[in-house]
Amino acid sequence: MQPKTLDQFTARAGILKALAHPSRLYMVDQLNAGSKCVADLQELVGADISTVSKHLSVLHNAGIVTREKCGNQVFYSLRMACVMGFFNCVESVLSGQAQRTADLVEDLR
Amino acid sequence: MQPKTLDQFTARAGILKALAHPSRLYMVDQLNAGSKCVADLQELVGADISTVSKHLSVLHNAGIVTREKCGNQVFYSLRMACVMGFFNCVESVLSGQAQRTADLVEDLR
DNA sequence: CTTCTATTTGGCTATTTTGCCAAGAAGGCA
DNA sequence: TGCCTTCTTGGCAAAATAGCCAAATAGAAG
Repeated sequence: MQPKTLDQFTARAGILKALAHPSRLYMVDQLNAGSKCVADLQELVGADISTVSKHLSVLHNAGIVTREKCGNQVFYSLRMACVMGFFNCVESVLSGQAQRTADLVEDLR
Repeated sequence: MQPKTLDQFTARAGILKALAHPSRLYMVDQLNAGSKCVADLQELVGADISTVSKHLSVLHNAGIVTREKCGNQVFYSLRMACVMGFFNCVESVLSGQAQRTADLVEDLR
């Protein structure tokens, strides 16, 4: 792989890596409905608030969410709504898996 | 997060995690042009063939690629072409990052 | 059967990621 | 000022990931 190509795919992988965690994916999903502060997301996710904060940093560093300070709380919102379009494809991959599993069960009978 | 919701987002994250690696992303990109055997991909990626094989297993386990044996070689192909649609969004996130960096440079002047 | 080729698997270490707790930082309010 | 709330950061231990080498497996070919 050429160094330039490697850089390109490393950058792309970085975005995917930032999304590739159940809690982070869930937060993105929830943020799609509107911006939320850290405490809101903490309650939704159910992890320690420091853990949630770190997950949000990961999303923020990747450029997926925006941070906005308001008083002594911080509101996060989804910068790239197109990220939600990801899910359609993910679902089709998952349904493909389900189909294969069903086929396998069929074959066993 | 409800157990059922957790399962759902864990499954989704699994797909993204399988894609979230430069070499794997590159292999998916190359497989989009047609199926290739392990040695082909090994040459493209430039890593040890055992490493490439393991990457392919990850993609296969996630349901992203198909395996087909032909003689003593194994051809992999892209099962879910919609995965390529991912890249459009990823690119827009990346260009968003570039824009912000440009804005930052602008602000500094 | 032996050998060669193509691929996968086991084993190992180095690196990264995750998530909790404790401590720090920053803003509101008495 | 002191105190409370909200969030971030540091530190640490457990778990997962990555990539190499060596060994095993499976076909093809002699």
